[in-house]
Amino acid sequence: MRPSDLPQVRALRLFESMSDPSFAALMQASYLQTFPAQLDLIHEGESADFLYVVIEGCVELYARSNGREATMAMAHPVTTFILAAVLRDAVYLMSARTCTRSKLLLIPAQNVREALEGDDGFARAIIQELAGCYRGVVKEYKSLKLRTSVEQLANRLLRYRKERGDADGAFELPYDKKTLASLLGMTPENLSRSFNTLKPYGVEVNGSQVRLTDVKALEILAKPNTLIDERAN
Amino acid sequence: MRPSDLPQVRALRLFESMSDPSFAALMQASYLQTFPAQLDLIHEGESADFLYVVIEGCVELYARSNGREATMAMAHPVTTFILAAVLRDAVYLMSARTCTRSKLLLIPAQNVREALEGDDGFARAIIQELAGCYRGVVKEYKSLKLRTSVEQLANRLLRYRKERGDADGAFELPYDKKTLASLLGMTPENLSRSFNTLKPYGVEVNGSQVRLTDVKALEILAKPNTLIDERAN
DNA sequence: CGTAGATTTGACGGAGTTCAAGCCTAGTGG
DNA sequence: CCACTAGGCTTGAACTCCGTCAAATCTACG
Repeated sequence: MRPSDLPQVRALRLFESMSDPSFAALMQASYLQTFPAQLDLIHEGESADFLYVVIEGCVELYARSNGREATMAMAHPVTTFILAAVLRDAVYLMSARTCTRSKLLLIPAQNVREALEGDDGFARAIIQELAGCYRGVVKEYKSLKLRTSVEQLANRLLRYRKERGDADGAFELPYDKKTLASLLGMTPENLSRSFNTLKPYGVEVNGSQVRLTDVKALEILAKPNTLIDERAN
Repeated sequence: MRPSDLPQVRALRLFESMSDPSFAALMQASYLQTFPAQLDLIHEGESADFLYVVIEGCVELYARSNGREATMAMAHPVTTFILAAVLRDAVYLMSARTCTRSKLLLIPAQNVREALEGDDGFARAIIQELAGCYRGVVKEYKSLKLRTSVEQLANRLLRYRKERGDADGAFELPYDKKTLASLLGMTPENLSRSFNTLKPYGVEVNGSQVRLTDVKALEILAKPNTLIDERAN
């Protein structure tokens, strides 16, 4: 990989407390590669050969069973994915494909595990990262179990507005509606109907542009919950 | 806590690679206590003061939002629960109550974090434990997103039969049906109807006694999936 | 301007919830 | 030993939500 890409990787919370030699050794064995959109990266059931880090672009994590497919999560810069499989030397539980053209760092799983043995700072950083991922899934799981589709969509819109809304509070949907639907656990048709349901609550949709004109009303419907919707914690 | 209880705690994978002094210090500060059934232990949103270990009995982890309540998981001997909150020094994402009279070990969160700093063996054991918990939730999440209620129940029954079925393959449901329903993400009424739906597939239910007389047929319906239903991985 | 793909809409059916009533069982008290 | 009652479980009916299929519409891009 190119030396010019190292600093941004080094700055990741996961790597910042790592010793210089460990980091150098790890990067020595890694690949930084750009993939086109819609490319299958890994499949559930395969053994975990690499730890992935999203440097640029966006990766969809999805799974199949009982003849169905569902989006499990979206990985954005700068995060890792499938860390747990690598640490346990197990098979992937999810598949992954790029959404857009994406720059990814591939770190051989064996090297990650070796670095873990030799570098206690890295081990502690891994614990924090893992615990954070764990809590992330628990939140998704809670949301799915405790909210209706419309509530999930409403909360998701409120979150997007907070994270990336402009001065007016308008924002663009980060994925196409088909993907958003799958992420929220519904069909594209149902997502479309859910947007309609939310129209009386000040949700204006135009293609991928969204504007919330009555956040108060939407919040009453959505009942946002710190223990589900906050990125921190 | 009583010295006679130490060995079984020490034998936990989480603690076995810990140094003797670290373990002694940790236990020194801990409490081993027996709680009656249906007792609330912790509430979501509270700061994580203790790491819990189920020594005997059974603990239900549940969550509330949008005016609803759902069972998230059941903790059995011998497992920890709410480890991630303790490690991140964050608030609990789930509440917990005992199902039956239960013997629990309470380890002060601060001591866990200190032990982590000083004991690398413990840090590595934590990584494995956390990664395992993480993969556990992902499996639950997949199951909920990819399966219908009936399929979930069918797979759950197949799992119980494998785990605790007697010579005939008969077994007892581990929780009352209301709890089982909530765990599977459905109402008690719907669980009852799902059992009826499964009758033609050889599922005989008598109170809490279950016998599967046609595992092949049930498997065709359930489509069990190694990447969801296997305890290992 | 035309086409492919994405999105929306309509119609329908199936799955799941709610509410209400009935049943069954275990523990209680006579 | 036998009612009796409370709670858990089941059943029925009505309704809502959501998925499926098919068709219409929209949109981006060549």
